[in-house]
Amino acid sequence: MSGKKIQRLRGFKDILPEETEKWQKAEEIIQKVFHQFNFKEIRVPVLEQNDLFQRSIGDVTDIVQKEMYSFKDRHGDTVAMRPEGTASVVRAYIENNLFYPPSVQKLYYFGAMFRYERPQAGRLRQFHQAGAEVFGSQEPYIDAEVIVALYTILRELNIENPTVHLNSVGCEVCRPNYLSYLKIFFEKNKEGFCPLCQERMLTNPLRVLDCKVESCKNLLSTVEGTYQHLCDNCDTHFEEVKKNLNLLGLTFTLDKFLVRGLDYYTKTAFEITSSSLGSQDAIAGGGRYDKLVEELGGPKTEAVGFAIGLERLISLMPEGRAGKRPDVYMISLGETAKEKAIKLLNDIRKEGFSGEINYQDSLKSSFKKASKGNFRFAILIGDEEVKEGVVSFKDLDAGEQQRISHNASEIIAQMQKLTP
RNA sequence: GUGGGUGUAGCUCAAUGGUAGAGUCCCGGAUUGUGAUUCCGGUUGUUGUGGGUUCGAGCCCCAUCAUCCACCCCA
Repeated sequence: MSGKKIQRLRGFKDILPEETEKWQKAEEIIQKVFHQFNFKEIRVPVLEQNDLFQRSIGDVTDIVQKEMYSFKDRHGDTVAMRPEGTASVVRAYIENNLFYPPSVQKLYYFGAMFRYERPQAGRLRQFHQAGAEVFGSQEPYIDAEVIVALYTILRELNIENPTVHLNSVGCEVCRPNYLSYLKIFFEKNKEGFCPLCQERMLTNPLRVLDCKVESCKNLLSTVEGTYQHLCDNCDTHFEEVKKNLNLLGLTFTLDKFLVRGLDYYTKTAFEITSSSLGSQDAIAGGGRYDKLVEELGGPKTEAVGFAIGLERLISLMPEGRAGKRPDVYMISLGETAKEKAIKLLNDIRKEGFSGEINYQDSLKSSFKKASKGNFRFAILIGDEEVKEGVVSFKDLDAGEQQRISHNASEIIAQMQKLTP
């Protein structure tokens, strides 16, 4: 080895074979559940025009202001690596006229997202999300259905104690009302808040609501939440969502201060957390965004969606997919035996069986590798076998060994006989 | 972006400022062609990197990089 080692970028991770079993299981279950709810997969690019995210996520949010990987490409266009999935899916929905013919569109996606943040437990610069979006319905039932789909995924993956937090953040009618209510409250109680909160009252009043300082929390216990200041329209919608969730047997906790960090949310907002995660405790989050499609140049289209953080999800999974067991471990001793073994393995693989060959270790260590590798059968070819035109065929589970003819069909028949 | 902890063998970790070690893993062997356990033997390091202090630095100091934890924000 010479030369300087190149290491991966900060906040970026290699996902090694040991962990990919969990990833594969997560992906399998997620796809299965999405299909149960009649979602179709969409795949969108990782790179988009910078403007897309500014206009959708909001240009005063932290994500856009300080966390985006955005740069000028060789042509001089300002582009950005997506920090989340919804914006791209909405763009694709509009650009490909998926709103025609008019009907409900249910889409899901998987993908890597990028945010230039300081890495921490459960927080990376490249991370992965699985997300779902439903376009073209303002039915409260759809909000509930989407939450149930999300919850189903977590349940099927045996995630420990997930908690569903629910709120409604209102629309462009009720939000200003709520903000002026907050403003009055803050003015009355300004002195009791921490310096940071006093700052936030001016810059981002909603952020004051989830301050962790004790004195602030005490003061806030008497503040009313967003869902207590909804207009009639939003209020009935919220009531219906709750009713439907109860109907579907999903328990949730109302979180009057749940505010999501992206500007496009309206009405329903939800989040799923787990106490086993540490400081970054959200596994998934989402909500309704009835204005976004219009704002990005599409027809008036209401929508709901969510995204699951796959790294966080996977860290909570008790187990991965049971790896498929490899079938045959070929062991050969000597040159002629090696040639026979290579050809035999090739024939066996052609028939759809999996296998590995070892022609350089000692016999003992070869068998050791066969059992460590969880192989079902071992086939040994040495001088004796070559001479007699056979192979030694061993059932590694039973520990029984026999000599059988060295042609592939014989061996395959033997394997099929022993494999249920 | 701010604050704190940690970087020693592939992995998990030792080493009052005085010759860098153990376990594990891997490889070989224990009547020469068989998986476990046990036993014997063997390999492995620019102590993250670069400076500085010192007769002497894995250990002290500075810088840098990485990593972990928290703030912030969010998946």
